[in-house]
Amino acid sequence: MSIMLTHEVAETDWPRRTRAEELRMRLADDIVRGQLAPGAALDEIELAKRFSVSRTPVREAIRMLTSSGLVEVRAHRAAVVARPTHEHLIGMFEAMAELEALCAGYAAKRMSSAERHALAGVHERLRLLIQDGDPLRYHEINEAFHAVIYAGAHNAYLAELTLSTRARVQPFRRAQFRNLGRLTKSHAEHDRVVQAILRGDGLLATQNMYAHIIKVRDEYEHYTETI
Amino acid sequence: MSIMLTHEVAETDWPRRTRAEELRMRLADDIVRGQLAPGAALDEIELAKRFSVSRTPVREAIRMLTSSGLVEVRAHRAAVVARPTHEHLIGMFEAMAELEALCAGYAAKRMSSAERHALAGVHERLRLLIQDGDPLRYHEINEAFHAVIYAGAHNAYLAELTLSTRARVQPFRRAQFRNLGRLTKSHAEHDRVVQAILRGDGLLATQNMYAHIIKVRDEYEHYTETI
DNA sequence: AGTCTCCGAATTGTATGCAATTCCTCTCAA
DNA sequence: TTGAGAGGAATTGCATACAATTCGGAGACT
Repeated sequence: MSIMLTHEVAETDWPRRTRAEELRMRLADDIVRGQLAPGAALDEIELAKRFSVSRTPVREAIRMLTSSGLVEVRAHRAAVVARPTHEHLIGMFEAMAELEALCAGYAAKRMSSAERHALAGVHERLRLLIQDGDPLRYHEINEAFHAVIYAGAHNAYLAELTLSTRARVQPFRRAQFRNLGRLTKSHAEHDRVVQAILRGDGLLATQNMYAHIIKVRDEYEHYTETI
Repeated sequence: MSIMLTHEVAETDWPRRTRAEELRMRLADDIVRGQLAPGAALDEIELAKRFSVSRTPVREAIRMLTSSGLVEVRAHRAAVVARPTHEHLIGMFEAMAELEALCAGYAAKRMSSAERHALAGVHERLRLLIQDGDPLRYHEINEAFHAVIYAGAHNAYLAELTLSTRARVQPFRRAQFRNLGRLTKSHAEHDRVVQAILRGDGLLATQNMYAHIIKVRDEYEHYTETI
């Protein structure tokens, strides 16, 4: 169900090369999935014990996560899972909306017919999943839906930026998985995006995707207000 | 003259906390400035000797640079300065154009009058620098010009993305520093951006900045063709 | 001559010990 | 009771030794 942080993650299920690399993925996954909450301290000794390795690969994994923004380190203090301010988070949502919108716009103009077909397929799968009332499963395929659009933009760097932004925001979107009513609305928004992309209307795809992500942000804001 | 990779770099000239952190900045700077060419291998032992430290902080510095994309690592092989394919680079320029354009658009709508004043000031400084015929100096202030716009967008995350994209592309823009004629054209393009921002015209600022960065990309493409 | 294989040197990955810094607690004074 | 300060325990930063893997070349074979 987790977001794939890098395309490397796709080449899973063969023995991981180095312990540091394995730890990096494990920690990133735990953060994105919420197992490690924002603000949580990453105790090197504890992690080393938990994964039966020395502190060296633990430290290297933590260092690798710093540049991606999931973890913050201060000298001589424990690294902590990043906890952006509310203001910063709003900015991240805003940037995500812009990036996703860009991807949708490019996708509308650049997708091959095979890619458009695949997009329609995932979109249809999501429609069927609404009935099941399994938000986690819906979320899983939803990530795939967006990933198809990133790929369709035919700009690997832009796709990477968008995906990593999505991952960084992910820990703050837990609330949505509870809200069943959101699924139907989400699918309707997707539909407007898909129609525009299939029609090759870049501007409309951009606008519709922007509107969709802004709704996602509003969900977050609404949720935090109720606390 | 180098791009500032993170806001932390600004708090320079007090003793660096850890050796790993110092090395990270030093290596990032060397890569962005071109001292370390794309494809160059980062030999841990050699770097350790050169900076009079053990391999441990060298490795940590390298690991920190991987996630930011400046360095690529493969297990049991020397880390190398990232050397994106031509296709990938084009994508990065395209993304940079979009990001810079977004920043300009937000800046037009959000900058305080003090910020607009500062922008006009840097712009004027650049105009005066054209006469001097010192491309490196012009480049330095040019970075400041763009940084003012990032800050004016009032979105720290977006600013971060844009800056780091600019840094990653930087090693492939050396050629421009030679071209004196480019300075005048660059300033004219800047002028259209500045006018739009000062007028508060977000759409026009976006378009003008996009056009400006595309020119930068064209410079790169033209240069690579002449090889 | 060309190619394949194997072995040793060189390089990276990990573990461990010590140094440097933080933080936690206890004491003492206002 | 509260605050400041000192000292020790705990944690992070770094150096070094060793393990695992890769790379290059010598030699054999076709």
